[in-house]
Amino acid sequence: MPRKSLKTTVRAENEAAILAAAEAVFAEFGFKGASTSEIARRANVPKPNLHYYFPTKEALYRVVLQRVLTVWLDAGASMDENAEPEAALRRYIGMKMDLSRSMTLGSQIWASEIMRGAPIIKDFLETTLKDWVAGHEIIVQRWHDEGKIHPVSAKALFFMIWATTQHYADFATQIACLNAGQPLSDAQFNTARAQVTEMIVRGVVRAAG
Amino acid sequence: MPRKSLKTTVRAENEAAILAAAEAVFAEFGFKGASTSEIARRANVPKPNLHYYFPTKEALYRVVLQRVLTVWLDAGASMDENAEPEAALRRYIGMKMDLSRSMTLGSQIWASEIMRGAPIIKDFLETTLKDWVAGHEIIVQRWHDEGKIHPVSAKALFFMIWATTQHYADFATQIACLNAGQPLSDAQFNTARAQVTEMIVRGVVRAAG
DNA sequence: GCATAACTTGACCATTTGGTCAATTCAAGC
DNA sequence: GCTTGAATTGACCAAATGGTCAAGTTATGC
Repeated sequence: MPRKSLKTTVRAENEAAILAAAEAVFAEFGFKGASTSEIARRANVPKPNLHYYFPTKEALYRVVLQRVLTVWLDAGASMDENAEPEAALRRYIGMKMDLSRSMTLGSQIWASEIMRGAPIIKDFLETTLKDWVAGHEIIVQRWHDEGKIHPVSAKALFFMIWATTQHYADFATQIACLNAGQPLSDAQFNTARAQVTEMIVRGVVRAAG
Repeated sequence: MPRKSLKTTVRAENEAAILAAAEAVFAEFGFKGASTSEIARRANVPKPNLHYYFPTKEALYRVVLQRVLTVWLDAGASMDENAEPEAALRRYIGMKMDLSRSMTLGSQIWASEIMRGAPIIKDFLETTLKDWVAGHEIIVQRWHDEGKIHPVSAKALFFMIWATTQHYADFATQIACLNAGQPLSDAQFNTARAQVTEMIVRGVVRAAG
C-alpha cells in the first residue's frame, strides 16, 4: 500500500519527529540541560526508540547542528563573486534575515554551541567556515580596491551582518517583550528587514558618484 | 588584625569566589546544565557552604544576572539627551564594545537566558528595559525630526548596536577560530571597535551639510 | 507461511543532580 | 574563658539523568 517501503517511511517520519523535538529542547535548555527523555516525550516516542535512531544525545545534537549549518552555507553561496557590492549585500542580508525567521531555533542552538566554546563543531569552524570567510574576504578586498566600499575589514563586515540578522532569531524573546509581548508580525519583520539592510548598506557601500 | 570585621571579609570573599565560579559555569553550561557541585568545586568551597551563601541555584543565577544588568544599564545612561547624535552614538557604541570585552561571560549568560525564553528576568525586560527603550526612542525620534539621522526606528537602531557589540562577547569562540585560534589582541579589538563605530555611525547619521 | 530484518517498549541501572542535616570549628565581645 | 552567632563540612537523600537490555511486535522478501 505505501508508495515507498514502509521501513523507509517509518524511519523518515520518526527521525523527523525526533529532530523537531530535539530542536525545541536543545534551544530551550542547551546541550547539557536538554534531556533525552524530554525529547522523546515531545516526539511521542519511547526513549529506547529514540536511542534506536540516534545512538547518543551528542549524535542527535550533532545532526541538528549539521542541518543548521547546511542551510546557512547554502545562503552564504548567494553572495555572487561578480555582483556589485550593494546588490550582493542586499541579497545576502535579506536571505540571512529570512533564515532568522524560518530557522529561529536552529540559530539559537548554534549561538548556544558557540557560547559554550563550540566543543562539538569546532572542527567545522576551523575548516568550512574559515574557508568561506577566506574566500569572501577576497571579494570584499576587491570591492575596496575598486573604491566601491568604505575601508572596513571583511570580518568586521560579516560579523556585523551575522550579529544583526541573527539577533532577530536569538533575541526573539527580548524583541517580543519590547513589542507589547507579541512576536514581530510579518509586516513588522519586513520593516526591520528593510531597515537593517539600509543601515548596513549605507554604513559600508560608498555613495555612487 | 583585620580592618573590617572578619565576618564581613570572609563573607565578601566567599561570595565573590562563588559568583566568579558561577559566571564561568553558567556561561559554559547554561542554567539547567550548570551544576552547583561544579560551581562549588571551582570556587574551592564545599557544596553546603555554597548553599549557605546562596540558598538555591536559581538565587545564585539571579544575582549573577542582576550584576550584569546593573553594569549595562549604567552604560546606557551615557547616551546624553542633549548630545549630537554622532557623538552620543560613538560614545555609547564604544562603551558597549568595552563591556563586551570586560564582561564577556556575563554577556553570554544574558544571551543564554534570553534564548531560553527569559524565564528568570522576564519581569526586568518588561519594566526596566522597556522604560529605557521608551525613553531613548524619544531621543532618536527628535534626531530624526531635526534631520540629523536617516529614517530608522529606534528599536532597529538599538538592536543593531546591541547585536553587533555583544557579538564580540557572545561569539568570541567563533571570532577566535577565525583569528588563527587566538582571541583578539588589544590592538585587533580596538580596530574592530573603531570599525564597528564607523559603520554604524555612517549607516545612521546623516552627513553634515 | 516462514525466516529475517526493522522496529517497539517496559523495566532496569549506575551516576549525577539540587538540596539537607547535624555536628563541628571559629572568632568576637564581654 | 565563656557565650553566642557566623562559618564549615562529611555524610546523606530523593529525583532525574543518559543509556541498556531482552523480550516483544511488526512487515518484507522469498
